[in-house]
Amino acid sequence: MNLSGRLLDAFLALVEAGRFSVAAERCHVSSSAFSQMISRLEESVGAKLFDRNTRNVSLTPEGEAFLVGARRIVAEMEASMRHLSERAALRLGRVSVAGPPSLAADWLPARLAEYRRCFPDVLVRLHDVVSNQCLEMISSGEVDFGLNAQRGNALEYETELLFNERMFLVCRHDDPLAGRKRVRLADLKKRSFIHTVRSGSVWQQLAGMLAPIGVADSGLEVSQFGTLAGLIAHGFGISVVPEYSVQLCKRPELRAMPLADAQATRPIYMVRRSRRSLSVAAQTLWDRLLESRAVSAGA
Amino acid sequence: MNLSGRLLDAFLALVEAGRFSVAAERCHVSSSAFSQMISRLEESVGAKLFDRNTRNVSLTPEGEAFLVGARRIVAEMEASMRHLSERAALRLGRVSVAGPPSLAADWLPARLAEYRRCFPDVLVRLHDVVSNQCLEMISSGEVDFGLNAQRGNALEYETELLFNERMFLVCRHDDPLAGRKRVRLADLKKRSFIHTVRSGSVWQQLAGMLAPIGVADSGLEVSQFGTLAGLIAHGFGISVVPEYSVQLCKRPELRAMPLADAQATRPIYMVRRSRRSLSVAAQTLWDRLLESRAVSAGA
DNA sequence: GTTCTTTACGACCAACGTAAGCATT
DNA sequence: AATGCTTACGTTGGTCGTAAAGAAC
Repeated sequence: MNLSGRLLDAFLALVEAGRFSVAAERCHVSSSAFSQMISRLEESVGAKLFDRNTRNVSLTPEGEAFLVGARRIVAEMEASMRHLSERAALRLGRVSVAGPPSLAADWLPARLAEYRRCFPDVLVRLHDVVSNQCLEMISSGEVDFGLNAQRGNALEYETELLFNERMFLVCRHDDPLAGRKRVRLADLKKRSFIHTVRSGSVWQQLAGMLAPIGVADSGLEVSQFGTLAGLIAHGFGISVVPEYSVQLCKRPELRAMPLADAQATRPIYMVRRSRRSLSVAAQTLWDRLLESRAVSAGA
Repeated sequence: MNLSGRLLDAFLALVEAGRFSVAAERCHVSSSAFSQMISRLEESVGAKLFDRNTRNVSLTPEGEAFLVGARRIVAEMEASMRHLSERAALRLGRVSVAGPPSLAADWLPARLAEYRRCFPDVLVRLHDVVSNQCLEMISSGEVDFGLNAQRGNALEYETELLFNERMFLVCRHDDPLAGRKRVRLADLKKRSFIHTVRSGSVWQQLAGMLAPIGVADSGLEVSQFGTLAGLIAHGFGISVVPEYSVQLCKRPELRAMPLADAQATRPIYMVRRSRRSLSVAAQTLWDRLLESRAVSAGA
């Protein structure tokens, strides 16, 4: 059995037209070819489908029986093709992205909103997760891609640097450092330091930078930037947060200042599974985010 | 778009096998040809369906989307093919036959029962109707074919003589004719005659035979043979019925005798629409009935 | 005679297989 | 080096169109 869409179209055309010549024209083939197509179809289904007497063409009982199935088959074919082309045209689809809480608060939503304006029929999901979880979700396919400060295993993940995010000191307004024009990592020496959780990328980033300087460990470790802000406001110490997290720490009694050191940045990568295609919807979003690289936060 | 069953089979095989070489073997083609088939499919659906990296083959998001549709399409194809072949194998189907009440009582049921024994999954319907109605049902396609004493319009109907049915005199046991060895049409002269309804073929047949002889019209005209028997039993007159109707007139006080005249027969034809195929089930029954022609009631 | 389908036949394109190529492990 | 998908290329078979034949009215 080898039913082709072409043959089924011919079959339905002949049923509807009732004449070979008309149906042939509708299928854009010569009536000779059309006649052969019907013959082939009859041979491949193993039954005479039409009674034809030069003047009249009508379905045999077997043809009637086949008609229902043929209609269903071409309907399914058309539906499948339509579905695919609507996906391709971004009139259908779904994109899931994972990103760190800092970017998930403002930077990403702004760009996702713009994407949704362009392709309102594409479902967009955003997961705010810590770094390790982000890689897992990418690996498992739970999200199409993610934004992350770690690039993960080079064999498993494919990455593009999106931008380097500057790190900011956050302290009370009455902190000695609050009045300074320039703050450097070295200025944090011996200061009581509040960490974010170890699984997040911020901790992992800071650990390397602060170790040679020698800060005093406050013993506090929080996961939410809001909590961090509260602790700082109540005098438990100071902290360093990435640029896009500063917004989440805003309090009247706090101040945030960029660290002047060149190394006081963390990279944000776009990360996806290697050797795996993205859906059209996801690839489009990926490309748009990459484009925004140039115009977004610097150095 | 030109999806062929072959290409869809290849697609599903590759999804299941996960490797080109294995899937190719399962489809009985070289891996080269198989690779080309997948390429053609991807081109015709307008989307990359697989991510392939020499070692691993996996569906793209678009491939996943297409998979559901592809499964449905091949399932419908297989169902259609199976349906047709089951019809062809007479493991499925329906035959409707029309026949005169006389044959519908015994002769036809006997043969239909035998047919059902051979093909228990084929639905058999029998309509007992008068002659004109029989032709109408054939013409409209309400029945596949019919048994009838009239052949109908030669352009519209195709007929085969099934047999010639002898006509029987039915009278009371104390009727003068009841004791006779041989009864002839001429013996019915001036006898009170009970007719069957004019739309039936019996009336149409008898009218021609009785006119030259001159019977006395009883004024009675019945449609059921049971009624006819009752009237004769109560002395309203005599009648002539076809051989296979005699059974329906049986009463202790009645006698039935074949008419000796050669012309005292009526033909029974098998009638079908001309230029129209019968379903496999109907054609098979048609052939079987024709075969039984030789062994059934004679000239 | 006219109209419409089918058959005949030559041309062409598409699909297959063999074998070489290329990438990944 | 070995495995496995892809590309190259020659061959074959299937499909199409032109033209003639055949059937129905």
